[in-house]
Amino acid sequence: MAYWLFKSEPNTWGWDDQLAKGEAGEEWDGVRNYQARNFMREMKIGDLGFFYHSMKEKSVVGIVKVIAEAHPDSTTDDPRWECVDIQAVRPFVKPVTLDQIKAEERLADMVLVRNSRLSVQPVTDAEWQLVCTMGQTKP
DNA sequence: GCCAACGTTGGC
DNA sequence: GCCAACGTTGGC
Repeated sequence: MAYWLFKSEPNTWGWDDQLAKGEAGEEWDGVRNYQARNFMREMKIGDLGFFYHSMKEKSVVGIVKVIAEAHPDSTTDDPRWECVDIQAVRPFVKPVTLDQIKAEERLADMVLVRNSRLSVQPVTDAEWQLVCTMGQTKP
């Protein structure tokens, strides 16, 4: 199973919105970046991801699960863009801030640190375990 | 609120 | 196909 990170600006779509969707989950739509789209194409049902709040908060705030593999993005007619559906799994007991991640040398190669603008990113097993530990949250 | 970095677009 | 210009993102 693979791990991912989904980034969102909380004023646009935040953890609370995701949580409110419950079991049904929601499309991760609006991505207009090839790299991010390609990662979504690689996702499988059951893969887990971090839910990251950008801008003011800059924290990993929860864990989500992929519940539908890549399909056309319903917010555009442009067939190039696809998205997956994700469901909130559990919130982080303690959100892990970008500052904490940057301060942890074992996380220096996280895509979040290397390429902060990419909105959908892969996360390695080691990174997954460590960030969950930092958030006092079960992986 | 600013600005650097990046990705995309479009003219040549 | 290259590259300059532009728009957007997101950290600071």
